[in-house]
Amino acid sequence: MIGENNAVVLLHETLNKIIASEFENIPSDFGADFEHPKHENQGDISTNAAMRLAKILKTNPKIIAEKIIAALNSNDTLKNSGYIEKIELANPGFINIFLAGKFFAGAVNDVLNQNNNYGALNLGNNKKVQVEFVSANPTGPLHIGHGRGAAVGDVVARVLKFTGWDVQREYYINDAGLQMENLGRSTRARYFELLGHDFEIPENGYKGEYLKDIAQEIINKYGEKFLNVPENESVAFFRDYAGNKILDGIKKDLKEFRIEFDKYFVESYLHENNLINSAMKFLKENNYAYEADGALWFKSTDFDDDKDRVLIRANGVSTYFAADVAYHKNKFDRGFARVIDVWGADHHGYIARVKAGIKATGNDPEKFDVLLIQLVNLLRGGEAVNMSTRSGEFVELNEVVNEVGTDATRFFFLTRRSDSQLDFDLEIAKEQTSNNPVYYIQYAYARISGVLREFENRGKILPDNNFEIPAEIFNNKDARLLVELLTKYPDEIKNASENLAPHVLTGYLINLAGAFHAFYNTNVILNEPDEKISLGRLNIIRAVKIVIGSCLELLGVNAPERM
RNA sequence: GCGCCCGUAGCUCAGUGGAUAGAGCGUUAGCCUCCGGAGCUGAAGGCCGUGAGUUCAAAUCUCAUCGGGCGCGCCA
Repeated sequence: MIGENNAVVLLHETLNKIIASEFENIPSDFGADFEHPKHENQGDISTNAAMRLAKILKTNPKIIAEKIIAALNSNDTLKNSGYIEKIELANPGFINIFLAGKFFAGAVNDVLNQNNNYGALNLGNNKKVQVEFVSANPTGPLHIGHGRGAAVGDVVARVLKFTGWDVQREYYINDAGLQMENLGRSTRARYFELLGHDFEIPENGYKGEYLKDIAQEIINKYGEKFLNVPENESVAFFRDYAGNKILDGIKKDLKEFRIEFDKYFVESYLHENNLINSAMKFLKENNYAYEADGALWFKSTDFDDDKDRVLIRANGVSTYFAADVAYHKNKFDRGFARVIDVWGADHHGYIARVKAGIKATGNDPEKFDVLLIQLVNLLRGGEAVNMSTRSGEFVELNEVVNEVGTDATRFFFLTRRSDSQLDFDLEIAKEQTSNNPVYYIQYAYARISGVLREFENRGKILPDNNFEIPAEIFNNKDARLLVELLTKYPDEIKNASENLAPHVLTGYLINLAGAFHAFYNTNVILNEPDEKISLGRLNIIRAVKIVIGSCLELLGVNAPERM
């Protein structure tokens, strides 16, 4: 919620009112865009409304701008606020608004009063949204690729919650497929190996060392009793034992990575409750599926897909895709107004057919978003870390977390758009210098905390949230810039939420921390002789602390009082 | 061949039609009698892959083209 004495909102509303009353024949959905100009001589807020209106009204934009400016200048609400210093017209029709120190002082009061709610928005109207992420099959430990998806999914969920959505986090497990079957056979092979018998790991089996540990555990618990059981009879046991064990490990790794799910959804649920069959039946009845070559095909070409897709193979076994059609139908049946899937980027070819499936089963594909997560290139001091897929030995998420910590790992995973590749340098992530943005930001937070501690050590009492900050403080450009960034926080949240883009927040934090450090270097706080100036600056850094803390919380990164 | 993503400073990348395209790293010149120097300030560095088009306005939209990645299975 943006504070009522926020000049941005005041201006926005007033300007739109003026446009509505001064000009005719304007589309009802016309709303002026505001932005923070890059250059000091362009004011603090500017709008291109006159240029956009020029097109509609077929009039010179400068004439329109002059009319708007005159109306703004004579507006009583704006005059009484004392927030506006002056309004200028710039070519070819920009309206540049210069704000007074009083505005910035008021903005700081807003942050302090709203505290942890500052920046929270109601974009979702408490509608239900599901974020499904990670969803790695429990056939092996999570690798760093999963970790990036985990961080992105988790932060998207946090941001959606902060912007008024009712969020559910879900992890989907394909426990019914061939992969799990392979896991069972691979574990059984290791069991035989450890007991000194002939063994053969299946062609598409899992060769990782972790299965030896699990096989050893089985030997310790159950001895040699499975040596004489035929493979087809014992594979289910090995599959379930290994799968559960690995899933426990995944949950443990996720917990250490500060990620918890509301629900683990298993594919077998779809089979047991006949949901796949009923979805297939629905498609057939509506003429969206047909039989050919002994298989059942989905007519996805009717829904903008490249080609039709097999749902049930000639051998009678349903495909992964058939389960996904039923699964996504089930998601919407569960009442989600919106469904978000986080996938590895190599699955992008799959989007069109899942959307087709959603549409064919009677739901709106517009309510479905896929976030694609690109590769992570792991580096150490600039050199690529060998990640050969030869034996499935990706670097495990857990190894990275153990080496550089959860905070740095999460933060680095979130510094780039999720659909572009990411270079992750372990040495930089471990560094405790300004080279490392995590420490740079955490240091700003700890530094503010340190100043506040020192203030109290001197036996002083914190100023009230509504303490009137002397406007002259904002004659300093570092102070202006810092508070201007605070006023942008709700916009950044909105941007991150609407575009499902966590990297917006990491970028914002780096800027905010930088602006704070610059401010700190040029503005003496505790040792400032003028008491009111000192307290005013103190309240500014208290507000900065709130926003850094809030944003770090959204990223799931710790905000330390001391370092 | 068809489809999707990406080409922006030496490197890694921001930039959802606006003014003089930004940040970090790297290079380089400076700032500690002072609240946390784990910090700050400055400089150098760009035909935004290329060519057309739409627009008052294009890194951003359209088309073409060249480079890089990925996907196109009765696999998951």
